[in-house]
Amino acid sequence: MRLSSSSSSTTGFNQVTREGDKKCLNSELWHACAGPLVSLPHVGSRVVYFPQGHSEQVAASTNKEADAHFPNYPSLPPQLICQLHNVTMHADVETDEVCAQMTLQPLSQEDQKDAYLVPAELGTASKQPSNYFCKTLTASDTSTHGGFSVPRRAAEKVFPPLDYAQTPPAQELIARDLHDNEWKFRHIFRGQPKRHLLTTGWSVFVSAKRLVAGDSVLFIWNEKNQLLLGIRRATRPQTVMPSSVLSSDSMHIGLLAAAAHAAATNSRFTIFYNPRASPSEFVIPLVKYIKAVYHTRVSVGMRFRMLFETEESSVRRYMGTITGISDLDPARWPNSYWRSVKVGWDESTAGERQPRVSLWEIEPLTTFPMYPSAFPLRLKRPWPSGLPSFHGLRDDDLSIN
Amino acid sequence: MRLSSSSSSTTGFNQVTREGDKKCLNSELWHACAGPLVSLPHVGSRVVYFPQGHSEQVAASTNKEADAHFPNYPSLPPQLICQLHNVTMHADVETDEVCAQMTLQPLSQEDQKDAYLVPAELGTASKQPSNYFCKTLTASDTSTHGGFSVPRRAAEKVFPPLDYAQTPPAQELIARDLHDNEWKFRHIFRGQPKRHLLTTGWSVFVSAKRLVAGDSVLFIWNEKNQLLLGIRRATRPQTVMPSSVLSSDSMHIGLLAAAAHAAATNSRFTIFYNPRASPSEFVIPLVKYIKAVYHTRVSVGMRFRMLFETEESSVRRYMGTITGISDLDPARWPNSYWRSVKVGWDESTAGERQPRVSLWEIEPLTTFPMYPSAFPLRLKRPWPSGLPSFHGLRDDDLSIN
DNA sequence: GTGTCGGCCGTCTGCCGACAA
DNA sequence: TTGTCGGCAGACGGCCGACAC
Repeated sequence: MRLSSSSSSTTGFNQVTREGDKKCLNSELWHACAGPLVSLPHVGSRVVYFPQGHSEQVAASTNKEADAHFPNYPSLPPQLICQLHNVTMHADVETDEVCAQMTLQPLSQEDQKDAYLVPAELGTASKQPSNYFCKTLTASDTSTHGGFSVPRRAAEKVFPPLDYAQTPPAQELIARDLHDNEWKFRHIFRGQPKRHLLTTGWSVFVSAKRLVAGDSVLFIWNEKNQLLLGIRRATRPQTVMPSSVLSSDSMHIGLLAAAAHAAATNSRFTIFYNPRASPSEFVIPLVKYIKAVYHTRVSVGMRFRMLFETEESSVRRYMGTITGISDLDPARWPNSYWRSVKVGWDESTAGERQPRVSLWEIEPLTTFPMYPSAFPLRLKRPWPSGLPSFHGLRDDDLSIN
Repeated sequence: MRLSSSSSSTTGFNQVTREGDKKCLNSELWHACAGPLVSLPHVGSRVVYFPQGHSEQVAASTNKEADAHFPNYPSLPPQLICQLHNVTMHADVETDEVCAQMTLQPLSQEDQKDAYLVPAELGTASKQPSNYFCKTLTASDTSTHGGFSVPRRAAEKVFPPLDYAQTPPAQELIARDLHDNEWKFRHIFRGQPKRHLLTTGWSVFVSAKRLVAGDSVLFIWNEKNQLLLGIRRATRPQTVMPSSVLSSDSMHIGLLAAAAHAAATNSRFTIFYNPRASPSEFVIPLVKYIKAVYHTRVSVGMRFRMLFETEESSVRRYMGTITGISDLDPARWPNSYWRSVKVGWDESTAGERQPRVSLWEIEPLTTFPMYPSAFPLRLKRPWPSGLPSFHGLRDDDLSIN
């Protein structure tokens, strides 16, 4: 993935706004392309970084698992509490694939203790824009034979109104993509029965973005009365090719060494998060982590729900049962909360869903009130006792609000 | 750069031939695309690896210099003598850009001493194929309006002979690219004056490879009477975009950590060499290194020649004068031979050529016989004495043949 | 010897409503 | 409501020699 323009996050406090040489990606469009489940932590907030999850993303991007022969980084714990200094949204110049660049600074030992005492920094879920639609392209949409058939409700909700006095009603639409490129389309309402179509300009867009049937386009009509245009490619299997800049082994080592060095010196480091390549978010708000790990009771046999994205870019819940709680990789990452929950899924199509999830990804179903709680329910981990409960912090030190 | 097919080197001894799931890239075509100055060390031979040069390649690929805040790797010397276990040629699936993957194993201390005693492993220069031609594409060649105008001598030398009894003489050519894809062209000899043209099939090739005026194509007619077809894109400025898999800092750290770990444990590691992205080769035959460093007398003021590639894929010599000998980066890479020679170039177009080169890249002009020499001339480095002369080896231990 | 052009023909692009799912 | 098709007109692709540098 090669990056073009970039922007700072436009959400959150303590935001670092950078202007000048770099163009700003439209945050709304970025989130729409990333999908409804992707949320970025706020700039200035505290987050938990999982090198293990980062390693999984690199493995997915290089098609190669981390090797067992790697050097050890004893100074690198399985989760690292960090200050999030900067978030920059990017989009691949070739494919429009979105990713986020984050600058993290591991907290010092003293600050880690304080981390549990500060007012909760609530992460807001990525709010999808209201005036938008997303359509999966048909064979006719991508064929050179014709244009793009706009679903009626979508056109009426998202596009500016046509003058229905004209025959046929038509207008020119100008939409901008993630790179702020302008695309012009002729929008016309014709045919028998009547339908909305994009004709002139559509095929140029399809061939420029190399869209094929099965890919999706999304149009947003924002508050500034601008039309935004994004794409989301179908997940085609086996499209990932190894990069030739660095061997995958060196990449894995680099990710670990960079995090370990930053942790040892409390200095900043930079990571890329690829929402549509990574199996899970590996930088999550500290508050979300604490809530899930220390204030939620889970146990084997417990039922839970979890959100997934649908084909139509909306969300639905799948249900399952917790079948176990244990380290995903006891040898390399002991005492890690990353994907520590083994689960079984209710539906038979469960083959597509992970057999292991992290605590903060699921919604346990319980008859008790879950939170806020005056008596926080503590997770009993199945690990041998005597381990430092949380990087040397005693359980009693932990509190929220 | 994303890799597709690959092959083991077809030159050199101790060659590991891998067959089955991986297709073999044609070595002849790979070298033709890489250019006349690129040579790969033999599998099984001993080489010198320069992490500093590797770092330069990564910097060129990520558009970012190595950061000074990196952790130190005291176990990583500026040059590492390695056994070369494997060489695999690759080509980018999107752009056809060539690169080579090498598996290196640092020698143990004992083996390092032996390294200077073994019979010389002479590296052979990359021999360009004899029956080939390379043409830079004109506006007419890449226009949709017509086909490809084949230079007359090239067509007569490289293409199979036409039957000139026909009117006009024509034939179908089938050429294979680096990925072993087949391309068919109609080759015809017509017009007034008569000329060789590729018509039907040419435009498909141009658009598939996304060739533009200024790019080059090369045709090879090999010993097996096969027609091979490669491309070499014009060096367009600012085409390098940062990857989003890993931050450039992490990549730099990864390269250093991987090499340091391999050096400390005498285990294998893997690197990618991108001939057309990297400023210089950073894995060179040990013999070439020893010859240049220990058996060549250079001094400030000395005249030298150095090979460069021309537009037409051939080589020419440029002349210059040595203006200094010193460490390129005394802080991070003290006592490194990497680009230790400061030079001035004779011609005014010297702005394009590096101000620093390595000893083994240049041909010092001297009135003495240079080598072989019964009395090896030793380089007097301007560094403070007392440093280990060569990883703890005494000068007298060194010998060639 | 070869890069670019005008001429010319054929194919494909692309806009239209019909029709059916 | 919308995916695909046949019909049709015009644009562009693509093969040719002319011509000039």
